[in-house]
Amino acid sequence: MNREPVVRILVVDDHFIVRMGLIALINTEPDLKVIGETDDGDQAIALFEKLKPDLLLMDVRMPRRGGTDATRHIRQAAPHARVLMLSAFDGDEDIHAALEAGAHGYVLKSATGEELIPAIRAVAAGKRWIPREVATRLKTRNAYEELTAREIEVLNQLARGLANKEIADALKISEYTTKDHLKSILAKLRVADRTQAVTAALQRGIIKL
Amino acid sequence: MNREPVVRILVVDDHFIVRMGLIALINTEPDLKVIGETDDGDQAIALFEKLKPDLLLMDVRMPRRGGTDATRHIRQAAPHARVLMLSAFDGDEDIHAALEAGAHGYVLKSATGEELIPAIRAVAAGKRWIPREVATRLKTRNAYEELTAREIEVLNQLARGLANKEIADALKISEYTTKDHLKSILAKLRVADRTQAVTAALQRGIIKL
DNA sequence: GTTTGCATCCCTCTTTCGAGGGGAGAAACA
DNA sequence: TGTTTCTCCCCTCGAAAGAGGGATGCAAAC
Repeated sequence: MNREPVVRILVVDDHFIVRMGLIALINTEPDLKVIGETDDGDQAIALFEKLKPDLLLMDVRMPRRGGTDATRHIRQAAPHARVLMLSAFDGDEDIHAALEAGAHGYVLKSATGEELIPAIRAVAAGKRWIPREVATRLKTRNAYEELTAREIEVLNQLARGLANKEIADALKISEYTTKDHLKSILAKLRVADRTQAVTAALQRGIIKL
Repeated sequence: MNREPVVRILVVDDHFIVRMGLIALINTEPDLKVIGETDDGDQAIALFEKLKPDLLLMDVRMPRRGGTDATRHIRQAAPHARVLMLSAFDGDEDIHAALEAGAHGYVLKSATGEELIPAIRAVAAGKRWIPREVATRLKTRNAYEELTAREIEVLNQLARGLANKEIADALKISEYTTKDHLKSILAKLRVADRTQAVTAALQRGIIKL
């Protein structure tokens, strides 16, 4: 009989090597056990239903369905589900989206075992877990205004290097409107021109290349 | 007595989890063995001297001394050293630089065990190993002209969102000259404007954010 | 039921970009 | 020796970009 109940973990990451690392790391702990793995958000949802793990350790960015989306889906169907997000990037947008989607913790892939294992235990125990350096930045982040859906559309076209006129055609709006959205984007991101807007958006994870 | 001699491997990656994954994966193969690991290019050089591994499995991008630089250094001191590069990105510039520095193979971090293990065996056996999709792109890459050192400097300022005048001040050249470099950059990258130049350069790994 | 935010469109004006020319000095290379 | 390449400078000109205004419809929030 187990005095300390074993935490049953489902590992989701599109990188095979990272999954191997997580499994190797977790299975050295007697109270933690990986009971399943997959490289895909959709399969994560299916496996969650089937295996009913105590904790989901999931990558934020994956091809097909991303971790954020899968988390939202799973937590809607099973509000008791506990999710620890894993990410290679510390772009604010990713973190914010992950927490908003219902993740209980966030750990960077650069984390060592000494950082990851406590995070797993904490989230499994029902606590929240945000690295200090991430938490402090999330506060300053609130200083930045949210971009609207339309503005993000424009931003994506911007990143493709389109001119205002081309963006206007692509979005079927007038060039004036495009410029208006651009003005809002520059103001909200607090940058001076379109190139800075693109790099700033990339750094914050608002858009991806 | 070993009929098949064991390949002794030194693993270098700044991500603890990735190192764990690589070690777990490699040590399941009877003819492969990890004899050392580190998260840093400088230590990789030191450990290489000390352990004299048969093969270096090294990440391209690392803080402090990167994998490319460490490879160049090690291969100069020990031309017999065999290096398999590992990278999260498939930006052409990284790959090209890695091979130019003397790496014998290149594998993406998205690789599965079925891809990575043969690559290790091949490189250890003295062969080259470049994934097919990477190899084909390297050929087309030659279609693009190399940027000069000065042009890359300008490109970096461009990515910071500086205006031509600001770049001119930063590099202590005239705005005319800045514009000339920009013209060359646009021509060589075959793009229409500065924003496209930045995204194209990021994608090809010429610059980093 | 009024306000607030979003998206849309319009206009003017100044600055910046980028294209297209020209040329000069230095180093590397054949 | 000539040739190429890189770096640097200069000029013009038309097209974008970005700042500054004003305006409308519409939906959600208060």
